[in-house]
Amino acid sequence: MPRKTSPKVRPPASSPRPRRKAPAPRAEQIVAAAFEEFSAHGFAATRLDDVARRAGVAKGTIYLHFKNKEILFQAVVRSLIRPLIEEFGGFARGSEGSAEDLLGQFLSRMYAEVVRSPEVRGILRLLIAESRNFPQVAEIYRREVIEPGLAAFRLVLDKGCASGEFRRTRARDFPQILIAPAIAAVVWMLVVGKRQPLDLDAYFSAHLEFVLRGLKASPRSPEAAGPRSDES
Amino acid sequence: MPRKTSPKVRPPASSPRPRRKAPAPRAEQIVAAAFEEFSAHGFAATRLDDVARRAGVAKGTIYLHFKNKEILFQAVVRSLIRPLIEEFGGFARGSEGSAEDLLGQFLSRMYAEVVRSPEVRGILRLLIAESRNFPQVAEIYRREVIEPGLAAFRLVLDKGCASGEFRRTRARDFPQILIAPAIAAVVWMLVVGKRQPLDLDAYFSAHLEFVLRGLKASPRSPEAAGPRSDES
Amino acid sequence: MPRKTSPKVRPPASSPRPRRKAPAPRAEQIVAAAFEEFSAHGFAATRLDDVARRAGVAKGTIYLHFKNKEILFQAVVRSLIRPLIEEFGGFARGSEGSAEDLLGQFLSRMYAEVVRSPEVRGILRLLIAESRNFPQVAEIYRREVIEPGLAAFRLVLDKGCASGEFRRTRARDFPQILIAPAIAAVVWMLVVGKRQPLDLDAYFSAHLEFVLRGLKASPRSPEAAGPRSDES
Amino acid sequence: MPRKTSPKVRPPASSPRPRRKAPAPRAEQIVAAAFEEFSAHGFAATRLDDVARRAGVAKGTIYLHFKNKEILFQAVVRSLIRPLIEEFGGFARGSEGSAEDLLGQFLSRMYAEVVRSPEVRGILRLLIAESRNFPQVAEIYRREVIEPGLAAFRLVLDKGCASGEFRRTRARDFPQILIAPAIAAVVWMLVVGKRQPLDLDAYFSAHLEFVLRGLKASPRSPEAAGPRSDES
DNA sequence: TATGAATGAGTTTTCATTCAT
DNA sequence: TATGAATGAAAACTCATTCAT
Repeated sequence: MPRKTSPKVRPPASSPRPRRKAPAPRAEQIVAAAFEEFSAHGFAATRLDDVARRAGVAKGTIYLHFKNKEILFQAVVRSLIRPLIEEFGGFARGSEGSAEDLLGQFLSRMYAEVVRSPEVRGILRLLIAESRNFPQVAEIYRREVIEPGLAAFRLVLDKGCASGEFRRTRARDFPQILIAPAIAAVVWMLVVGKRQPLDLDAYFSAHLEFVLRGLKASPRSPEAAGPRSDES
Repeated sequence: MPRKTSPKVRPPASSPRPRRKAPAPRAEQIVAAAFEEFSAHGFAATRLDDVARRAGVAKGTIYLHFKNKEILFQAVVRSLIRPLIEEFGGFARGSEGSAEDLLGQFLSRMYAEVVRSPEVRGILRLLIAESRNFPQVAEIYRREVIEPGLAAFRLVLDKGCASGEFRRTRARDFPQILIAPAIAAVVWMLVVGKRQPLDLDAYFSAHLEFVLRGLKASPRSPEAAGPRSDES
Repeated sequence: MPRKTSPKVRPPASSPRPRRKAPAPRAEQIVAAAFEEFSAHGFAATRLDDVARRAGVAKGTIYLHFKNKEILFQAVVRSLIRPLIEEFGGFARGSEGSAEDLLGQFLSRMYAEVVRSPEVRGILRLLIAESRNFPQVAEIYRREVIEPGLAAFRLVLDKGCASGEFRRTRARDFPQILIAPAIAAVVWMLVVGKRQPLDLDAYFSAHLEFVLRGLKASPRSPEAAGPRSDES
Repeated sequence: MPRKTSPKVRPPASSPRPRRKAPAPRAEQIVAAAFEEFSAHGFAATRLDDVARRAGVAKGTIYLHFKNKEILFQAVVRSLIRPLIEEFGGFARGSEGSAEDLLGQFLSRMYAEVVRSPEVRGILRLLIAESRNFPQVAEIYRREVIEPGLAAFRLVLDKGCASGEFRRTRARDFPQILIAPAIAAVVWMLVVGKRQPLDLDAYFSAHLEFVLRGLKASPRSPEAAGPRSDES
């Protein structure tokens, strides 16, 4: 629960400073509104007029905080990538438990924080749609989210192999393959989700089952997980 | 252009024009050019000026063939969906061989015709980017490509289960899960492929290995593939 | 009467070509209208809306011919500099007559073509006002108009000195000094001409008288103009 | 306390502020900054934002001292005209010396205070550029600077004619003609001075020589023009 | 007085669409 | 059919001016 600490913890309120830090509250409103619009219509089809209206500010105010539409767009994507960075960039910590448990946790969080989050799906839509027009943004995403995430996932796989829980597979080199069903779910929801919703609980469970079945060493051949390759 | 000039198109021979019906050759040029532009920049950011230039026609000419930009867009997407429909909608035929072979063929064609095709990746980008703005188009795609494709894939799975090659898994209800790595590969290529290309041969092989490992019944426990479900 | 030829003179109309050459007639309209506006209000205060209205075209039409306001401005100044270039760049020809005659002709034409021309005064206002913002334009003007003009004027002075008509003065190095009254007249007209018009005939005559008096060698001492310089 | 020295000077003594009247020090900063900007970019292209930054005050502060941009502009021009008024409006005093000396002084001061002063050149640029948009300002300038200046200059000419130093010329009616080279020098510096600087010492000397040669009467006083008389 | 964030009317610029040829 | 200049509505962007603090 990486939520902000409970609101009651704030100082007694006797303090004469009504808003203490408030890191550019207007800019945040604008970014939030812009995200809605961008993710609904894409970069080019979004009107800053609408962004302003949604943010409850005048059109000119946007330009007070962001040089132009493109800079605003980048600010939006960056601000939304940040939680993902924290989520997956720092996954290494939960090293307790069996590899299977870890893998389940990883995927479970992936569904909770990515697949089930309309916001994150929106970012992904933007990234896919605009990566050609904004390669810098795609590059940030790759470096800050994808690579750390894949590395963390690879760690889990290696741990499982080392402990004998998992057998070695080529998928170790392409962890994407094990995560792919989550990506596919996002794509599905983005493209046809409105018409044909996905039962995410069942889908997740099928995903997990399949991944584990593909990974787990056969109980009867414990030696399979040893240095000997069980791949022909 | 992997269009197959249908052999039945015998020209009337009386007419000096070899092309019989030739649905507006100019229109096809325009659609081809429009696809390039749309898939590079998205719907809103595409200028008909550029489409016209690329097609080698005047701007006004576009309007002789397409009522407006939106109609042109739909024509583009439809024209590009057609090969996919033929590819996956009618996959049922190749029913020869073991289920494993069929599955391999299916995935193999998926990589050849979808993942490796810049054009098809372009359509997918468009679908993901514009599905909110053009739900009709997404719906056509769903009905004509996705559903038939999934149905065909399900057939293969069922055949494998029936023959005892595969065991029953929850993935039967979500064939997406088995295809997902191909989808994920497309997304990868769209977003970060320029910076970090994917070794598609190795990826495909890992994908196939993983799917088969997850599906195949253990040779030692033939009963696993029986009517009895080994999944709770 | 350099007016457009009387409307009745138009060809018999039997010719099937209504407008033959018409070198971008719209662009010329626009440049003409833009000149009016720019010279009345300066670059920044001119609205392209007004230019369009004055030219009788739609606002977008301007952008069909000129990339943006700045390019239009440069086109305006260049198009208006051209007649000046022809006028003063090629002054060398009128080499007939005494140096005094030539000088009189030069100045006379300067008044007729520059001082008395509201258009040219307008250009000068623009050049002075905007030379800091558009140094390229000022540079063209310097190279194509000022330098050739000064060179031509210097030729006249040298001819007069060689023939003994004029004596050598330091003004030979600064022909500007002899032309200056015309420049000052333009400035006068630009700044206070509305309130206090200048009697240009009398002014010109005083200018000419003064220049000749300053230049002409004393009739009694013809040797003064000889090879012996009385200027240090 | 027999007598109170000048009644207005006595400071309240209670206030520790030494500056007596100090007409809004902030306003002066603003006017100074505004002059820089106006003279660099003209009225319309000047941003009050830049003026404020240059003056080291907040944008709103400008409005505490000047109703709006136009009023500020007029304040700028007026404040800069004042020194000119004092300079040329009151030139009559220096009536000592020969007319030639006076004329030399006049021109010399003109070069020192006008031609060589970037600030004054800046005002002239503004006057020329904006006189159409701000006729009141041009009118003030005409009344307060030009007319008194010309009158003073005329006085010198008349004095020279009366004493027999100068002969009468038509230039008496257009003293502008004799001052014109200084005006032309300013224009030169404004338009092409960056690319092609003017040797002001030599230019001034040529100017003075030419004016004197045109003015001085010499038939009867051969000694007037140096050792040898080349004037008839 | 002083501040500077916010405003919104006013401009520039773009581009889908039309239409005379 | 084909052209491409012209259009004008719509969008991005600017900046003088205001106002709560």
